[in-house]
Amino acid sequence: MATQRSLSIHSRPLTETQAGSLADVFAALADPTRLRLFDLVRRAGDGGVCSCDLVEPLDRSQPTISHHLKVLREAGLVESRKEGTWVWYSVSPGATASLLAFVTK
Amino acid sequence: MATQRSLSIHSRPLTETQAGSLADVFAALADPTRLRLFDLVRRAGDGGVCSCDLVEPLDRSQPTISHHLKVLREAGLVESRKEGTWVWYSVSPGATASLLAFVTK
DNA sequence: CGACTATTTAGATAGTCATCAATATAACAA
DNA sequence: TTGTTATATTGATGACTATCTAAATAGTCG
Repeated sequence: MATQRSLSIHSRPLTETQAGSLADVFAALADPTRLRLFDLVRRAGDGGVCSCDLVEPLDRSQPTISHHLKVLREAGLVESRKEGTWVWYSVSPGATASLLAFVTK
Repeated sequence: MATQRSLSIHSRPLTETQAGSLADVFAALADPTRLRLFDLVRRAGDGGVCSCDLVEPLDRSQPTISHHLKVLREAGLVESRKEGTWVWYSVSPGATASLLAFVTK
């Protein structure tokens, strides 16, 4: 068997569709405020963190934080659970799996 | 010693500055065309790939490809070497180190 | 219900960006 | 030098986005 580049064995170049999906996840983390938000949610561990506790440390308005959390949620990076008037955020299982797969491949 | 969340032992929440730098790298990969570009460069291996061979497979104009390669270069993801009229691109050593560190931490 | 709190949605604005056509630069070749 | 090719830069345009204030929604408690 002839020598081959390792990648060629496993996959083909990214299609536009694949690249589009992956880019959406990268885009969700391509903003300083969202990165810090994701970092804070991750630090909170399994219990998660109340969205109300994310406004002050990031020094942005509450609607701005709400907007960024929505972006993170739609990217599949965090998930939310409503409890009374509060919303608790935690990291999605496998949140960064696609990123990790791309970066390490 | 009291139980602590694992992250707290190792680091503090991201500062705005740290988040800004990291976000720049994420942003470089937050575009489908650039992701495919980076993927193609990576597949080319050590020898790299001539920029002239990246225009056709991505179906974008030559100036657009040139622009995206510049973004990837400035993000530290790829590096270029001029050879006559051609420019060869290859993946920077440690290109994705900061991403990997963040994603796996 | 009415008052209060947490969150989301709407609308506006300023800034960024992906893309292209046209042009400029640079390297080579005859 | 003149022509040809590879790459970069410029300038324009349409789309997207981060942010805010204001308003709407929803849940809790007297």
